[in-house]
Amino acid sequence: MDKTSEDVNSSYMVPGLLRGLSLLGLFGKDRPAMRLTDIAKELKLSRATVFRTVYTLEHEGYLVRLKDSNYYSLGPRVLTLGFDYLHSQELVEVARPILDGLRDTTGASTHMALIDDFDVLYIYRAASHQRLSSNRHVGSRLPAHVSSIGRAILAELPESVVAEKYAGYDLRVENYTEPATFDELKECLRVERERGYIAGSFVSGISSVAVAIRDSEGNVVAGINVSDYESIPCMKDIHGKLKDKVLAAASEISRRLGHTSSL
Amino acid sequence: MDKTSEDVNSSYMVPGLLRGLSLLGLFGKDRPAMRLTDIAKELKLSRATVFRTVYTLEHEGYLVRLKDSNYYSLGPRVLTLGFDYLHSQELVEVARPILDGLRDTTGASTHMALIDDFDVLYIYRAASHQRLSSNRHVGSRLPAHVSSIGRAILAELPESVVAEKYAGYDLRVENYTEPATFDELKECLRVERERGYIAGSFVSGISSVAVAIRDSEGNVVAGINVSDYESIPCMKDIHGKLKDKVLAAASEISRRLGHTSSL
DNA sequence: AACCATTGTTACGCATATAAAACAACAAGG
DNA sequence: CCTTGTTGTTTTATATGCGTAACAATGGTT
Repeated sequence: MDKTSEDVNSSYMVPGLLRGLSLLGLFGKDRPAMRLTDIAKELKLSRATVFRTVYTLEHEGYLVRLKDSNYYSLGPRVLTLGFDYLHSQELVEVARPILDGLRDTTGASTHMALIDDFDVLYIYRAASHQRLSSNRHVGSRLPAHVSSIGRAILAELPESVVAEKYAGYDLRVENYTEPATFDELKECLRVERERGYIAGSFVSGISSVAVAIRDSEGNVVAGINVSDYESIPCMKDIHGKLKDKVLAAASEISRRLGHTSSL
Repeated sequence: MDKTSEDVNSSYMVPGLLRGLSLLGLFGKDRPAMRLTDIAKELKLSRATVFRTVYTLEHEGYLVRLKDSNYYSLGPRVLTLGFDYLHSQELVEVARPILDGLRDTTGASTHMALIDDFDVLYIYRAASHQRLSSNRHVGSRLPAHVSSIGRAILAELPESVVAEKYAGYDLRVENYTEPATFDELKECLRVERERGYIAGSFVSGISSVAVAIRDSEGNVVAGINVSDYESIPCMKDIHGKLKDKVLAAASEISRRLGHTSSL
């Protein structure tokens, strides 16, 4: 509700652009359509400014005016941007066949995600054929410290980095009890770091095995997991064969990264 | 190469925002990373302006500076935007289970797309389990008049609208020969309109059956198709059972639309 | 090394984008 | 019907974002 009001007053910021972006950010699953006045109220801007901003965004296809109303919602153009992002990431291109393969040999859903701010952001999913797909779509987010992939990545980071990052950060998340304090998180990561992989149930009824991915220079850049109902066969021995398969897939992805000299 | 230089000089445009958006648009599969100077040259802007714009976009997570270099590429934030868009579209939510079902009963890949400008934009895909996935990813584009879904949509639009839209538009597309002139397109649409669905091979070796989707008010809002290698069993009778299944799926989607009173 | 070219970054004055206020168009309500 | 309170849109004077030009920092070339 109250995110620390961060007025970045560097004179290098382009205010018009800043407003446009935060305006786009208002539209989410919960609030798919807004009017000028609503936006103005939300962003604490004059209607005139919002008018011009919306006018610009609409012209560029990032916003769409709903028929016979003065409500606006996100336009198709924003999708193209996301598509371009995914396809500019060799990470996804490299991981795709391997995660598809892992899905096929295990029969469970596999995912790839990276850390953005305090979230993990899913950038690929190979959904299991058998069961109805989970809700971990590409583009969705989850607090990093309560997701298997997030923990896999955090565990590979220097402890000092993690400590600084989470200093004063409230770890409490709805529906997740596990690490409620930083000390608990540190302990989780310590155990998991020693073991070399993450395994367990992060959502009740769902088991996951996650491992971090490194680029050719050794930097942790993402993580993958196998995650599905704990009742299905392959999830029975998450500490056995399944773990080995995930580790193998991860190191294969890491190995293939960075061999295509980009740019 | 030379898109008609459209200077929209309405005084309502926010220049800073306009620049930021077109800057983001530069990054694609072909050009995943750029330096300030490259961008400046491309957009014909001073480096100072580009500096400020990039500075802003980076701060907001829409751009990322590559390690130990002054190259920038798209940041994860753009993905979230696309995700929000998809989930604010009841179209996708409604179509998902039906297209998944259609994929399962046919064994072929199914897609949903809508028209944006002169392109079809894919907004959902249920990939076939058997074969390696096609390259029609969510967020990708194709000239509308050479895609099955695009033609399905265009055929449902009033002919006058299509005529005006494509007046003076060059229909020639690489690797596609079919409708090279507007008259040819008109003839295609006429035939397909009479038949009530689109079927055929738009890419060599691939067969497709497409039908338009209407919202509760009768407006054409999107299209769906079944599209896969023409050699696989279910594609043998695209004018028979397969066509019926697609038509049924489409009308089911259309029926379910607009019953969730939004806003 | 000294050169030159080319980069990212900072400073500053003028053109211009913007916030406040006026306007128009509508709806509700007494 | 005339208020009163909403909207979205237009205007305009002034605060400010922008291009020019200088600066700094790098890297290649002889």
